[in-house]
Amino acid sequence: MRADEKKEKKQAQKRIRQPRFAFMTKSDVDNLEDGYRWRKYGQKAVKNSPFPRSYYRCTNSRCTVKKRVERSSEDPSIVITTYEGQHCHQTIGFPRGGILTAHDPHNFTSHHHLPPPLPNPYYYQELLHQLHRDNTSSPQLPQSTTEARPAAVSSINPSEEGLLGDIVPQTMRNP
DNA sequence: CGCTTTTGACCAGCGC
DNA sequence: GCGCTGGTCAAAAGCG
Repeated sequence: MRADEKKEKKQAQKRIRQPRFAFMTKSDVDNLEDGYRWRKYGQKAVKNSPFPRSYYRCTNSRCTVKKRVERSSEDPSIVITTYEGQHCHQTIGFPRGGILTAHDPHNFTSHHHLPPPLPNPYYYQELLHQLHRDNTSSPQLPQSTTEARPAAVSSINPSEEGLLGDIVPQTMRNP
């Protein structure tokens, strides 16, 4: 049982590299609503960071998308969100009902204390869109595991482009 | 009632 | 050969 499942993971990890998108967002809460529902399935502390890392998984039908949230080692106010995989379903199950327009930070502040310096919770979607249209050459990202994030952290620019420093257009291409 | 969350333990791969 | 880390799973409890 476990072996089978582990095997699957092994294959995915050993055979093909899953597309990874790392986002650096300045926020105090890790529960950034990006339009999807995430279920926390584990938490472990990494050696490179004094803070533990949180593992989230999409609670959708067959969405095998995984999301890992980690705090900056030197900037606890910075949250590094890494998305793994691609969503095969639209942004559904949103209690707010405002998926098209996310220009209203009021919506998010209504539930939690979200700081204003937040660019766009739905940025993930935009990024995915960009990734989709720009998947020609695949420049191997130097990202090793939890390191290789120098300039990014150094410059906490509110510029979305700045956050866009990690893209792996491996073209997983869903069926 | 359903869903979510939390912790512990286990395993696998890799390095030296 | 051994150790280490990272990652995931499992179960249980609590809450709305």
